Parts: sequence; C-alpha cells; structure tokens
Amino acid sequence: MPKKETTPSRPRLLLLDGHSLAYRAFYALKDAGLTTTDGQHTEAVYGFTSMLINVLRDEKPTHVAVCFDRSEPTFRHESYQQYKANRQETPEDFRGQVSLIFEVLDALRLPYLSLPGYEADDLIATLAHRASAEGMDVLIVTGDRDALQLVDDRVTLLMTRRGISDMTRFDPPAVVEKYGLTPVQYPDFAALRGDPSDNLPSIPGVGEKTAAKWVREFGSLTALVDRVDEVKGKVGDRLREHLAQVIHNRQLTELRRDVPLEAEVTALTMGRWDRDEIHKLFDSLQFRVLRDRLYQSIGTAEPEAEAGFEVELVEPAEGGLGDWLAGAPAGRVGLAVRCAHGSGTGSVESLAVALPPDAEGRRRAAHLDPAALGEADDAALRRWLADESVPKAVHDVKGPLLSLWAHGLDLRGVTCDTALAAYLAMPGQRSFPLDDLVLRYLQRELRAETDAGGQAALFDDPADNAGEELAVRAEAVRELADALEAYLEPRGGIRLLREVELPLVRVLAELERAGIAADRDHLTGLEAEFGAAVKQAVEEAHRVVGEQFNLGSPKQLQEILFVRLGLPKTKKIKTGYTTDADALATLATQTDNELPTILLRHRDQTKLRTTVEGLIKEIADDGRIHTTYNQIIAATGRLSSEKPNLQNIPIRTGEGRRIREGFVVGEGFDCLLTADYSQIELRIMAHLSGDASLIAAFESGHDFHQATAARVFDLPPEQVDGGLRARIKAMNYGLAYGLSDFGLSGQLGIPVAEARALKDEYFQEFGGVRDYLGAIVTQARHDGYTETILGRRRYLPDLTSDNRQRREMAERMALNAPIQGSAADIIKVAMLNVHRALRDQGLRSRMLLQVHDELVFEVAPGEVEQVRELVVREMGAAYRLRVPLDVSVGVGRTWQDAGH
DNA sequence: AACATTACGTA
DNA sequence: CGTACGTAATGTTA
Repeated sequence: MPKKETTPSRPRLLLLDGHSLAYRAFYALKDAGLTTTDGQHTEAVYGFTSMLINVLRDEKPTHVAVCFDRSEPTFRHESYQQYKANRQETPEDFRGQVSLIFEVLDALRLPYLSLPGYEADDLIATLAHRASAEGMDVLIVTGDRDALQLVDDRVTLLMTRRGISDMTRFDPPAVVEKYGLTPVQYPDFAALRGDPSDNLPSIPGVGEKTAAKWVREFGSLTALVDRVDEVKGKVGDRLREHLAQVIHNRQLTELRRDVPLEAEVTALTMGRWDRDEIHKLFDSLQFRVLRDRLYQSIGTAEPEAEAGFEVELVEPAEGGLGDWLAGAPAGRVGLAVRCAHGSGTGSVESLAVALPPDAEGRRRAAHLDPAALGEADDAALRRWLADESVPKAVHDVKGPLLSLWAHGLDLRGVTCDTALAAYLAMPGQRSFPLDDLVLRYLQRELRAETDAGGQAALFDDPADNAGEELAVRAEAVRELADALEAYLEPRGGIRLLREVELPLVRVLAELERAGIAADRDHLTGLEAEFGAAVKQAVEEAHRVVGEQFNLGSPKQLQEILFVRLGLPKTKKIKTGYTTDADALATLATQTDNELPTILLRHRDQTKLRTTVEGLIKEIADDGRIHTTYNQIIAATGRLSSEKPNLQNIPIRTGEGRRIREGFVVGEGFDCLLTADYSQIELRIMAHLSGDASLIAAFESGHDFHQATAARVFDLPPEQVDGGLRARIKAMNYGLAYGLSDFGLSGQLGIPVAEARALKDEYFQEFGGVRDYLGAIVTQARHDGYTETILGRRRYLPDLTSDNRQRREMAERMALNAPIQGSAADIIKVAMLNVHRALRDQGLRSRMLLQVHDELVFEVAPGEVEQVRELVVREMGAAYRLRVPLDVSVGVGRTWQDAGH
C-alpha cells in the first residue's frame, strides 16, 4: 500500500519552557479561580495543558521536550549573587501545580527535563542548537523574551502575549520588525537595558529605546564597547560609568548552548498515550472540556493502532440459522445487540453474532433482525440465546438482556461481560466505551479491517454497513473478553467477575424490570403540600427583605445576606461565601434576622418538592417506578441508582419520610418487606482490624455505639448518656472515612484539642483499629491498590503524590475503600443468595430495591414469614465475619411502614 | 446547548 | 480539613 503522497517534511522539535508557561497560565487564569471541588488550584495546569493541546494540534511536532527550571542555584547565581534575588515567593495557590503538570506530561507520554545548575532557557538553547545540527525544525514556546536570541532560519519562537492562548510567532524578520534588532543582537540589547525580573541592573536614564538605538547604531555590544567614547551626552557618561556592569550583564543574558544534557534530540519522541491514565488524571483535575478537546483535536493524530477487525459477514440461508449456529467452531461467541433500553425495559433493533475462528482462521459473523426471522429461525435463535451451554461474551449485557426480554427472548450462557471485566480491572474509571477498551487491551481500532482486496464494495448499502459495524463489535467483544480475563486472572479478579458481578446482572435486570409500585395520588398530594410551603417561604422571604429575588440562586442570596443585610460572613467558596444549610443554621443563631430560618425552610421544602416531582415523572404506565442500577460506576464496588435515584429517598425527617409512603405494595402482593444490615461497615472494620475490644462490643448485645462509648469512658453501658454516645458514634463512623481531628471537632462542635484527646482516648481502647487503619495505607502505598474481602481492588496512585492535598485525599480513600467495598461485596452476595433461595423455594415474592445496606422486597400473599426467615438467613450468611452480620426486618404496606 | 457551580438527599 | 453516589436549579460559556 502506498503511503500518503505528501513530501516527507523535516522532523519538527517542539520545545516548551515549563515554568515560564505555567506562571503565565497561572496569572492569566488567577481571577477565574480554577480549583477542583476538593480545593486544589489548577490554573497553571489547566492553562498549560490547554496551550499544550493547541500547540500540538496546530504545529504537529514529531518531537517534543518540556524544559523546567530547578530550584538549585544556577551558574548565573554563581557569577552574580543577586541574580533573580528580587523574585517574589511562589504564590501559595501555585504550589503543587508543577507536579500536576508533570503528571499531565507523564500521561501524555511527553518527555520533560531539567538539570541542576541550568535554567529551562539554557536547556532549550542547547536542544535547539543540537536539533538544528541534526537538520530538524525547531519551535520554541515560552513567555520569556530571552529566547528571542535563538531564532534563526530553522528555529521559530512562539511567545505568549499577555494571556497564554494568544501567541506571537517570531521568525528572524518578525524579530527585526518588532524590536528593530536581529535575534543575535537581542542579548546585547538585554544587557544594556537590564532586566528587573532577573534583577540585572540597568543604566540610569537608559531604557529600551536607547539600548536598542545603540545596538542598531554600533551593530553589537562589542562594537559599542570599543567605541564607547563616541557616545555623547549625559547618557554616554552613564554608560561609561556602568560599562563593567553591562559587560557582566551580557554574560548572563547569553543562553548556554552547551548544557551537558544526556538526552539525544532524536529520542525526544511522543509516546503512545495511555487513555486510561489520561481519563483518570483529567477526571481528577476535573478537566472535562479539555479532555474532549484533547481527543477531538489530536486524538486522531496520535500514533494509534493501525489494525481493525477482520470479520466475514455471512447471511445464513432462510431456515438455516439453527444449523449455522450449531455448526459454529467450538469456543465463546461474541454477541452485540443494537438496542434501546431504560426504565426496566428495552427494544432490540438487531443483533450480531461473531463466531470463534474456524480451522482456517476465518472469522464469520451474522447480523440478524430477530423480528424479521421465519418461524424456524426464530425458534433456533430463541433456543440458542437461552442455551446456558453456549458461552457468550457481551459488552454491558444488562441493557441487551432487558431488551431481549421485552421481545420474549432470554439470554443465558454469558461467561464474560467486557464492561464488567473492565470495571474490575479499572474500578476508578467511570465509563467503558468498547472502542477505548479495544484500543487499550487489543491495540486495535473498532472498525473493520479494510484490506487491499477491497471487500468494502459489498457494503455500500447503509443497512449492510450497520450490519458490518455490529459484527465488528461482536468480534471485538469476543476477542476483548479473552484479553480482559487474561488481565484479571493473575490479579484475582476472575472469581469476583464470574461468581458475583456476572450473575448479579440478571438479578439487577429483574429488579429494574419489576420496579416498585407508586401511589400517584399520595405523591401528587405531597407535591401540592410542599409546593404551598415553598410559595409561603418565598413570600415571607420577599417580605422580610422588602424586595423580590430568586431564593434558589446562591448568587442572589449572597448579595442579599452579606451585602444588603450585612450578616456575618460564612465559609469562603469560589464565588464568595457559602449559603449552605450549615451556614444558614449558624446565621440563624448568630443574628436576630428571621431570613436564614425562612431560607432553610424554603430549601427543605423545595428539595422535597423536586424529589416528589422527579418521582412522579418516573411513574411508568404500569404504575411503577423502574430505576436503573449502574454496576460499573462506583469506584468502591457499590451500585448506584439513577432515573430516578432510589438510593437517596429522604428518611431523616418526618416530612421526608412521607415520601416513602408513596412507595407501596403492588397489586397481587401482600406487603413490602425491608431488610437491612445494621452497622455493616463498622462490623467490617471490626472484622478487618481484628480488634478484640471492638469485636467484644458487637457481641455484648448492647447498642453498639453505647457499648463502645462505655469501653472508651470506662463506664457501665447504662451510664453512657446521649452526649457521650453521640461523640463516640461520630468517631465510629468518622474513622472509616479518614476523619481528621479538625473534622471531628467541627462535627461535634468541640475544640480541635478536645477532638484529638477524644481520638486518643478511643484508640487507647481500640488500638487494633488504629493499627489496622495505618497498615491499610502503608500496604496500599506499597501495592498501589487496596482490596476488599472478595479481592475487589481500588487503585490509588496518588498515595505517592508529592502534592499533599492529593496524597491525603488518596489516604482517606484507601481507608474507606476496603470497608465500603467489602460491604458492597457482601450485599451483592446476599442478593444473589436471596434471589436463588426465593426461586429454589418456589416463592412468588421478589426483590425490588437495593439501597447499599438494605433490600426491599414485595411479598406475595401468604409468604411473609417464609420470606422473612429466608431473607434473614441468606443475608446473615452471605459472608462469615468475625462478628455476626445482624439483619433487621420490617413489614408494611408502604416503604415507610416497612422501615424500622 | 453544554458545562460549571452550588446545594442536598441517601448509605 | 469524612467516603461513595445522582439530581436539580442557576449561571456561564461556546
């Protein structure tokens, strides 16, 4: 195949001054106040990365290096003690951002370098010099004018103007035009002018104008020095007076082209990107737009896999589908389904089956519309799909499963779901598009291999293209499944996949399909009630302020509270001061103004109203609400629930609980039954730490928080009052989240010292817990990941970050992940076992919801006691911990009544 | 129209 | 300066 016909252009080296650009970016974006939600400033990283993406896109370099200054003194400091002595200290908000830039460069596989004793400029000068000698074109990007001296026929300079996106391109004529000087003359000019930012002294009365004039007139500084007597007037005297200083300046303005760098310029190539790493990093930096821009602008330009997938799309003869399927080579098939799904149902447009390669290595695939099959083929497909003994690989199978069900088809024998497998391999990633996975694990593009033979003509018809596309997906899934399993196998993820996640898909699909019955009238009534309360609160607020404003706008609220009313300032946020519930509650006690109280009630009621409204909108034609569970979102292994989220239905307040009365038992059933694990996370902490005292507290039979408080304060449990219990309860829960002394003090409203003392006292009793928590972080730092009781991993590369904020965040995640994740493991196992037991006992009752540590069931007539017993048994036996798994059960007509 | 920000519900 | 989620409203940017 002939390559592109373009003339082979010269290699092109892009050189960037990392610090210079980072600073420019920082100051350009400072007022934008870019931070992640956890407070890490990202102005410099963002600006730098944004600029980098643009330059890579526009300039398409073949080689890249980003040069950085070092903190160590340079040869310029040795020659001139005062060099850069007047530099201000690094701004607080800038700190840590350079190491983030390193991470970006690592993820983008771009080389960066620095060398003690030299500035980035010198590295750039050296590399530019060497690259020119190698016959490369060079493009330098910096905000530092000293680099102008490097410009020549081969070397172009992009200099940032004010901001960072705005850049001026300098080739030799452009330098002359702008400064009236040649690039070679620039250091002479700089030496004469002096440089306040480098602390190079200037000649009194000599500015840029005069300096440039002299260099132009005399041609160079050397010539000027030789003929210094010719310079007339007062400035001439001044020049002669400061001549030694100027000559010294000149030594410093010259960039070194002979830095002893080991790097060969030809080795400064751009590596293949790690998509996963970029995803994770940009996620953590909250650079959503940038990530998309990165992929869009140069995603195609990156050196990616060349190959696609080879499939032979065949059309089994009418009535011959059964034979075709039966004649497939042994092995797992790939299945791709084009379908729409949601709210517990779906519909299938078409499906593709990719067979394992035959003896000659031919890969055959078929594309089918199940609705268009003849009777015999329909029966054959139906039987084949539902055949447990035909192993299949599918990507994200829950949707296809629901869709097939909607057509009266079942799907069994799925031995790998590539989305689930990828989730276990990369639990921190939030989405698993097939094309990304194929690229990452198979180094292939998700497209048909177009070989020179030109089969493409066969697929001119768009319908055939759709068939080919789906066939490619099926084949990709088939091959990807093997690759992912091979990846998971040595990491201990296969059992979790096969025995927990994969079988759970069917259970979740059933939950979604079942939905939970809603009492529309009740919810509508609540909506009206909450709506009226909102309206009243709005009117009161307007009356108190004496002006109309939008209570739902934090911006307007800030103006009213802190400017108009001059109330005390609350905690600072990006856009000013927070008006969150905590702050409003504080304001309510701090001032006589009734507004904060009204606002709190307004917030409350609005939230309740929108929750109810959201639920009403989701009631399906069958009168039930069908949520969607996401099995591959939460990094810890939990499920999440969406459209609507049924895992955050209010329960804490009485009014909120009334919403739960809107979830009711459906027709043909007797009641709802809820079963939840009590303190499962704390039990897991007791189990994992093995702390004897904590285990004993669980076995004491007393209320757990009361029992631990009794142990901490050395009291009989009966003498533990509510205050002591509350403190220890906060401790108990806080520990599993990596709660700091500061956080504990804030939560309990006690001084930090007191919180620390409380923690010490706690650990005096429960030392095993402290040891365990410490050990977890150490182990995770060493291994790079944490693990749950079932071997579910969470990777935490930030544990070794030199950015404190990120490191400490990762430490808290490391503390929490095994605990939250193990709880998730346990309830998943419980769901499987309960589901199986219900079926095995021939019960009609069914599971409807999972809320992390709670399961909700719909109980068929006459089955209450059997179900209650079964659920308690199966949930309690899901996993053997060193403490019992306590399950409490409630029964009632509504979710609220069934609660306890 | 898509994204960011703020706020808040659950475990 | 406590983990894990999803949703809604407002406001900003492209």
